[in-house]
Amino acid sequence: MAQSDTVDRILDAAEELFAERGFSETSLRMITGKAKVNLAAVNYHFGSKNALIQAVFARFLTPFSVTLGKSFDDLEARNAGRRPELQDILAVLTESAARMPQRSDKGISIFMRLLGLAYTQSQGHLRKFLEQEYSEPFGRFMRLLKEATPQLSAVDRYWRIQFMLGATAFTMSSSDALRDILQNKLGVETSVQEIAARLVPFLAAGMQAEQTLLVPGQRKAPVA
Amino acid sequence: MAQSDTVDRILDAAEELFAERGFSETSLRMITGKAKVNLAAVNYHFGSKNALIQAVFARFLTPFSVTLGKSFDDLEARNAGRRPELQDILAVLTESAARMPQRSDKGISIFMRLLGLAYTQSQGHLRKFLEQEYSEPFGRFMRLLKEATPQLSAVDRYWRIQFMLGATAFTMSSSDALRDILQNKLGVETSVQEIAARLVPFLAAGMQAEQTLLVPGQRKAPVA
DNA sequence: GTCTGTTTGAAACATACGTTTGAGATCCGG
DNA sequence: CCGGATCTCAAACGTATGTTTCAAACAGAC
Repeated sequence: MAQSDTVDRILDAAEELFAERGFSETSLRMITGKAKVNLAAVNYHFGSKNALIQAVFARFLTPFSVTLGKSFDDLEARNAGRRPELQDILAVLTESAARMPQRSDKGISIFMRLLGLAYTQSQGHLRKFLEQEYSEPFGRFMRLLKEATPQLSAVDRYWRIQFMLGATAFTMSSSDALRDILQNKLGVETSVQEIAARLVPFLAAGMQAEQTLLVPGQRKAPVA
Repeated sequence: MAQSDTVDRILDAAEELFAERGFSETSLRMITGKAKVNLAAVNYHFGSKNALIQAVFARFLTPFSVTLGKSFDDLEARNAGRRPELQDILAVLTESAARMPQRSDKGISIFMRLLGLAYTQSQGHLRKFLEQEYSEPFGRFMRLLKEATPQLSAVDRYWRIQFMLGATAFTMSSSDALRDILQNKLGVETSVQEIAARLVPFLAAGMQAEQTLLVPGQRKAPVA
């Protein structure tokens, strides 16, 4: 083995186990066992379990944000001043994901699951880390989204972005689907891209639904 | 105190703590501490922590599924043979939630968060429990959904239901949103209903988006 | 009041966790 | 071939967890 591949073996095992079981349900002993590495290696190389979690994200997210930045450049160059269509903005995300150099055939599905977990589990510390560390592409995406949906109120747009994120993260994170994907090892990329292809029209249509009408005082009477 | 209210105190505390912190991040000592109850009481009354979790769900979900059944009856009576509109089917869910007898002012928001967690955390055992225990209203909802979207292929419908579930569960399980909701103590119920009111048009529009066109061989070339 | 079944209480149990330790192995430039 | 830095290893540490134990308190029936 070239250099210390212990670090990568730990990251590979951690990534997979975190995706399968969640963060706090995955112990360092499971990780080091799967990675065939000594238990102390995690604390030696990463410092703590939390730092390991962040490293797992950084390994994927840092190159991805570079790729995403280029894709945004392309999009804006293509449209040359005109505001981009919503569908195109969403497609940029899936295309960037597809463009990413894949580390394994599991590909991006594992990572989507992790992103979803980061937003539901882990009482905020990981979420804060991600939003601080990758605020640049995140903010750029938000700005594009705002330009593409000028008819929406800020509140509606905020919530609908939440809905989009939820549909995406949850679908990708469905452990059953993940298991299916992992089982038929071939055609994994196309499966994920197929899901993405189905997801984009759904999200775009939801995003462009008519502005929500709130009836303030509406309250149902209790059942007799 | 009338009879053994220990059980209810445990359930109340557990419900709130689970919603705030997740299941495995909440210890029995936190629960019994908040409930001002002896530690052993949980194992005495419920048997195990997992059984406690299921009891928390059952306390809410059992009456809810009754209410939901009535709401479905109403819907079908109202439409008298004609197939119900998609928006109406989705609205039945939120209306049933609003109709529920509220146990406290926190109301249904806590429970929505729990449902979201049940589908993202807890490696399947809770999800299986819920789907088995409440398969009747679940199946009825699916059947109505199928009738309301005859234009969709089975595959598209399957995925879009996943998307809807994801958007809902994720949004409801977002802990920051919950904190915001809990912070402004007044108007909690309306807040959750407001989210639901914004969610329904989004979901309905996404569900009724044009059938997905799959271009089979499409594959992006890697970046140079 | 006394007895019987139910519920509570403080303490202990066994286990699993993240982390630390210190000695040994391994590597690589000199 | 040596010597200092880097890395691995088995073992232990301290703490937290879910669960169990068993005696004490309590309840209602007779």
